[in-house]
Amino acid sequence: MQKGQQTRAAILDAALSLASHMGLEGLSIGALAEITQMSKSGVFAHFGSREELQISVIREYHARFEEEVFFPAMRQPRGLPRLQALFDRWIRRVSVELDSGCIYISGAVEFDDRPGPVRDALASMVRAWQSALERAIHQAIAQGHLLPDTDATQMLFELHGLILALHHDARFLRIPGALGRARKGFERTLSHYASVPAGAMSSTVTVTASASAS
Amino acid sequence: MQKGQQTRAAILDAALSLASHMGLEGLSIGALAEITQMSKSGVFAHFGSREELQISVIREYHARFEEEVFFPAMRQPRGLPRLQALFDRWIRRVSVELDSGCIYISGAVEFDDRPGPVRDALASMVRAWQSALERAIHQAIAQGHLLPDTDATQMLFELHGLILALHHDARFLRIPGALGRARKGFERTLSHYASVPAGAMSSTVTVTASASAS
DNA sequence: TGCAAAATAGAACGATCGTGCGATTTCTTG
DNA sequence: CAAGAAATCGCACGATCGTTCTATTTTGCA
Repeated sequence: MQKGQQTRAAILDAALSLASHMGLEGLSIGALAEITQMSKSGVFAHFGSREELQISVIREYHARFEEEVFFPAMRQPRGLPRLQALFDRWIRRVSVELDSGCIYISGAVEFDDRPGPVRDALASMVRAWQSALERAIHQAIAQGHLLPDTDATQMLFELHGLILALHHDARFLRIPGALGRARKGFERTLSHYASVPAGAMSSTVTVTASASAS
Repeated sequence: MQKGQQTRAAILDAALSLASHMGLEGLSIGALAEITQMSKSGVFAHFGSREELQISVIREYHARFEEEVFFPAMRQPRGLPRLQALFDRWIRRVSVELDSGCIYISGAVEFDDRPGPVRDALASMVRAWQSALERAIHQAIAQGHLLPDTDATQMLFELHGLILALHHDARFLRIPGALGRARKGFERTLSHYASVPAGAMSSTVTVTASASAS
């Protein structure tokens, strides 16, 4: 009842790294068994099916994403600081963390035409993250940091586009300047929706690189 | 010498539709043989390897993309009209044409971690398309339609992001308003880089839905 | 029309896939 | 320490994969 969860976690860890490289469809129980030095059936027993393994990977990725991006950013005060922290950590996660590509993005492409429980789980998590971002935008409006007539969904759409373009250019085309362009795009978007000029806010908005835990 | 090319084209046609649904990695010679009512070896003989089949699919997609997006837009006058036509047709291709998802986008995600000739071919075509867009932006600057200090690469990055967000929201999340948001994002981006207010140009910039051929 | 060449079919190969089942080892706990 | 439970293994299955080889059919041309 204890060793089980432990090896399950080890398998999941390997599965996450494998899925980030090969995609969720590239996950194979055989390869996973080889990595973890186990038998195929030993790996299999922990999940009951390949589909359940994929869903478990998605859930695990979601948990890590929350831990790394969402929760730390929530420690920033409501409004622009929090929004900027969310975006900043999101960018970092997509570009810098090379060993673990974004499963939200790759999964969205893999399963955009493939119905089923895997797609449902993935879509549910992506929607949760998007609505968290939209909430942050609405709070920034309420705080008076963004113009009152700001279309939050539209703004989210544009910010999401910057992340996707960053993922594409940095990961696929390997263009070095992509990270800077994503940040620049964020500032440009902000300057359009912000109720005060972008530069004037910078001192308030600045996000410290990484706050110590708890 | 004639029948061969003919069936090859038929196979390629089926392969393109299959790859747009299942991805380039989802292409299987067996499934292709079933669709085209041929034997596996009959299909195989036309390409010599699965990899060559994938590359052929990429090349065919590129040709169709040119035919449907690039060439028609090039008939518009240099500058903003042409740029808007390019983007407009690009948007249409990604969202409306449901039977044929964008292989550039799905392929970029599938092969961002997988070196080899397939990735090279894909990257080469994507780069060609991007540089064509960048050229159009530079021309718009030269024509005085965009501000002279416009960062063309940055603008392209942001426009590309809109396309990717559209692909994500429309295809994966099936959000209805995504197309409108992509267009709105385009206008907003334009209004930032344009040397005259966005609205004032609209009459000049308007692109007719589809011009008759040649 | 006949013949060479091109195109296609058929069968088999080794590999890998997910999965099921019975045996066996390893833990956990009284 | 022993017994019961949980975890893991070993093996086999049917299916599908890309690929190769040898026939057989179809096509284009003299």
